[in-house]
Amino acid sequence: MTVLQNIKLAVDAVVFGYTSKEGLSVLLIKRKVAPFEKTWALPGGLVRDHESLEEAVERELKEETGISINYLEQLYTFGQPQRDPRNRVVSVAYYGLVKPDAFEIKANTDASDAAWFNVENLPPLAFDHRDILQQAIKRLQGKIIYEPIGFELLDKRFPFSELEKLYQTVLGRPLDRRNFKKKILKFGFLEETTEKQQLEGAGRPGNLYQFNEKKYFQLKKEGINFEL
Amino acid sequence: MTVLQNIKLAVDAVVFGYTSKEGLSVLLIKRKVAPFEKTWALPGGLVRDHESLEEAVERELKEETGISINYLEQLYTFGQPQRDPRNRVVSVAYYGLVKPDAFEIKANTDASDAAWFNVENLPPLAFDHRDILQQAIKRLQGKIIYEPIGFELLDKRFPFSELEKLYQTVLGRPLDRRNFKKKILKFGFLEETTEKQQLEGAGRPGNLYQFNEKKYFQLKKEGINFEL
DNA sequence: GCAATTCACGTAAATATTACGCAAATAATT
DNA sequence: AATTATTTGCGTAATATTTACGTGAATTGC
Repeated sequence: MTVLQNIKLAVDAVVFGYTSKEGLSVLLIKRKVAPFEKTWALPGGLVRDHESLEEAVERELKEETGISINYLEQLYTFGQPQRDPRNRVVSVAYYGLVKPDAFEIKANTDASDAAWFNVENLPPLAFDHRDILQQAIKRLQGKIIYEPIGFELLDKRFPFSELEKLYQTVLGRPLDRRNFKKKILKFGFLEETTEKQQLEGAGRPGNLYQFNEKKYFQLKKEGINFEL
Repeated sequence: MTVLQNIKLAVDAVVFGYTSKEGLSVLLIKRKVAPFEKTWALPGGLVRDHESLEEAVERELKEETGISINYLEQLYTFGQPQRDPRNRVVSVAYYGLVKPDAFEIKANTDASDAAWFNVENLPPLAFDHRDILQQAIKRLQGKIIYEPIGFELLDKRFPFSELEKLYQTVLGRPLDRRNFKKKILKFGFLEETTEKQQLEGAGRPGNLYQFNEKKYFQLKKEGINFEL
């Protein structure tokens, strides 16, 4: 039995950025063509015949937003028959994380039709992109408590309180400063540097920390068990 | 820019069954056509234009194995360009769980070219189905410790030791009988019945337990937190 | 009846989590 | 230049959870 199939395959990307000022943000593009013309949407597009799904995501991100990603993971595949009003399009959604520098650059070059939006304050989105985004946020929340992906969202060196704020914003609940620090340090994938924080206001300046990749990957293999 | 796309979309299913005698098994079919003719493979096939991905999985399962599934969840989408030697085929993999009765039936009707294989003793598999299966097992292990999906693999009523054995087989490590029971019962989604276990050997017969769906779904909404 | 097996229930010790206290270092304020 | 507000660093006591294991009861097989 031969089946004539007329389904298009696309990828979409939910790219998260974070700064302590602006909180958790997501990269969106404004659509130029129908359907949903001039509506904000997740970056993405059709997969080419000879590229992998990851290559497709990275290519589309570069084309549409110019951003370079340092963490990318498959989220879920959205395949409801009516999610695109024209044809059947099944989309493999990915989520990615970028460091603040990439974030800042994009926020300044306002030329393009790509922009960051705080996840608490989103515009109407095309297609089922709202669902995809919601699911990505849930996944991020789930992931961050058992794998320290938070580091992919912070600068190379950061004061401990930055990490704490990040966790609080992503999880949407307060954490005890002292217990959080103890718990995280216990794992041993963080190194204290001798460098001190550049202050932006009052308060005792804290030491900067950095991620010890070697220990992290070792722990990841053994299986980390967070719980915050 | 129009892209002419020539990618086929398929679904594959990793269906797990469990009995305390046989352990954790997986449902496979023997391929009738090239490539990988006469090789064992996961049930699956191309998605039709107007059906959802879940409908496609359920249809293929019915067609190829006659089995009815009571738990189905998307696993991952496998999209490497060369995974099918003929054309580009991207496959959305699902994993499912079936109760022992379905399992038994299939194990007896040896007529078809579908069969159960213990996960410890698998034949060579077609395409990248070995990878898919490995990933499904990992997912099952991850899932079972923070959501009691084990119930989808057991009879309606079961002695407590059955649940314990199931967890030990899936996780591949021993669990303390008494602590396991305390931990599970604490959640309150299990009900003790007055019925006693039918013995198959020596030993004091245990009470049968059953799953309290209402409490389970309530807990699921609140967010369960296992850890065994 | 006696050994072997499995179930039921319990408890002590070790670990982990939670909820805070307080001094030190800095900026802002008076 | 003293005082206040803010934030870091380092604790510790109380509570909760996990882990390890003991003992008696109910059954089958010999």
